[in-house]
Amino acid sequence: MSTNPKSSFEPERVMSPGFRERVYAIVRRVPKGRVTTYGRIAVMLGHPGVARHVGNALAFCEQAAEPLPWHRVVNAKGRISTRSTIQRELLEAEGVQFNDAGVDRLKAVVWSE
DNA sequence: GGCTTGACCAATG
DNA sequence: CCATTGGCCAAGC
Repeated sequence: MSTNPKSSFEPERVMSPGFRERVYAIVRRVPKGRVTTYGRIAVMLGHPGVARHVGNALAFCEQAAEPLPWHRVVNAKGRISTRSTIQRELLEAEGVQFNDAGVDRLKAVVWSE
């Protein structure tokens, strides 16, 4: 440990296959009709500030072994990714309502264990 | 080692 | 609400 100056933490590197699986594990716990955010997942992982990497991990979610409700992850403002045109539809099908800004009453819809 | 890019975040005008 | 700005961390050239 003393040989590695930047190892104030990091058990196995933030961006590793293990990291992705930990992200996916949390996403799978989000109940139907609820959402969570990239930043919240980062915090739950014990790494505030890696919200972008959570997003990056989800960009590879097609490689996930098991089905993943990736559409339940939105940004802190309640907006959805520009990369998908069906995310909103999937959420609305679960009862999540939208307004012009994004998820309606986000605070009430966000999942918190 | 610097610059760029990301499914981000928060504050500001 | 939108755009901008600065910050964040890791990867790739």
